[in-house]
Amino acid sequence: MTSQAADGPDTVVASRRSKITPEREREFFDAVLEQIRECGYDSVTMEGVAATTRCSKSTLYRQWKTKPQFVAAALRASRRVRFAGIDTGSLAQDLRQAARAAGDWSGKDTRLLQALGHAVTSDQELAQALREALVHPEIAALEEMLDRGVARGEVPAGHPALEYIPAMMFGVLRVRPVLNGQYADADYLVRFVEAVVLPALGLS
Amino acid sequence: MTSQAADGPDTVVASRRSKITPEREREFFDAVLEQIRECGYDSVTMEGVAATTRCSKSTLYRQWKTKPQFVAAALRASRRVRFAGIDTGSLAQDLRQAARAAGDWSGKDTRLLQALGHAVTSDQELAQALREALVHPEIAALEEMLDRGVARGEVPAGHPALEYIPAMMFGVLRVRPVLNGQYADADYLVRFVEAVVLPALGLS
DNA sequence: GTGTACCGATACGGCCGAGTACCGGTACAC
DNA sequence: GTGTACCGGTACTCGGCCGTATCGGTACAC
Repeated sequence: MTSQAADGPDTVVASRRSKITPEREREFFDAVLEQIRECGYDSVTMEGVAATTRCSKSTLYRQWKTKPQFVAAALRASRRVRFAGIDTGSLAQDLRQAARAAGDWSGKDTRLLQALGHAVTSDQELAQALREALVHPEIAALEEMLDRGVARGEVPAGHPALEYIPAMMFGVLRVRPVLNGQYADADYLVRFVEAVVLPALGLS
Repeated sequence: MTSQAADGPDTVVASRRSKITPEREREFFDAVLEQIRECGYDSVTMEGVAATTRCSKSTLYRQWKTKPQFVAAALRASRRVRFAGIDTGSLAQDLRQAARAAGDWSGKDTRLLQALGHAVTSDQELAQALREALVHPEIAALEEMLDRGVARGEVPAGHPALEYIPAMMFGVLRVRPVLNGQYADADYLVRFVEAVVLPALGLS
């Protein structure tokens, strides 16, 4: 019965209730996240998103009940693991690569995190979505990296610095703009890894 | 001519143009900063501040032209150096004490920094005030601490970890809430110093 | 070809906050 | 004692956004 026949005109346009394609949805999400980065969460308006995506407010409100729910959905959909898949066989190399990768998306994600800074403390769903989207995946990837290093015997299990590595990486990334007005780039982070992280782990 | 005669009824009430005493002004400032911590910068209203301090909006607008200027003034006035004066003669001890001190004001200032997170990127005066009030003094104090340690020969001059210490301390402090939902307390920070900062400096 | 239901547009009600204007009370200045 | 100027209170204008309602067009379903 080929219930999902795909002989349609383009690709996946068969049987759906909403006429909003996943691509269109991503446009909405990208637009709202970009507006958040630029104007801050509170200043983002559904009208603004509707205008830049050339849809109508009604369309947005048909899919998502309120602005926080809409934003939370956008966050969840933007979930990507930036530096998963890094596995060079050496913890030091893994950390350097992670630092380099982090430097690349630093600007965008830091701005997003910054802009959502307070909204998160008052809306539980938003906080959850933010953590799922931007924080947890990276932390988990880092922890896996460290676990592998421990398993290989590069660092003794229970080394006191281990629990702080993720917080340090994230922390340095995030506060750089506040301290001297520029985002942390890859070079800065790699040098940080070499100057601090590796010595703290006894790796250099 | 005793132009500043102080034989008045209470204390310093002689010759001024505004009837707002410095104590009263501090009430305004405390109120607005507290509202920012609780509701975020955008949600703070002049009306709210006026209400909680039992003054009138007119009074606020007579002294400060706009809301951002008012907030910036409040920030500048709140400038205090939390861990200046720490000088134990040992860099390791200095850093431990700084960590402990930081843990104590962590909640309040982190919330403030968080709440102002984005407002700062769009208002230059606010950004400047925030940096003057909450960031620069602490960084400067930390750097003095490190300089003294170098001068005493505890750490070689130009040690690569030196430039990252302030960013690390600040960073860990600020991201703790995002990572696992609680503010960094003194214990957490002291253990961080011992597990990471001191080893990175070759001090333990 | 007819029906259905979603899309985009627009208009609307309601709320709220920034600043402003005005007004009576009052405390210090001289 | 008189003047002055600031304080607190209130009322007001203006603008902006949330969320809803309504309407014509249109694309897919059957």
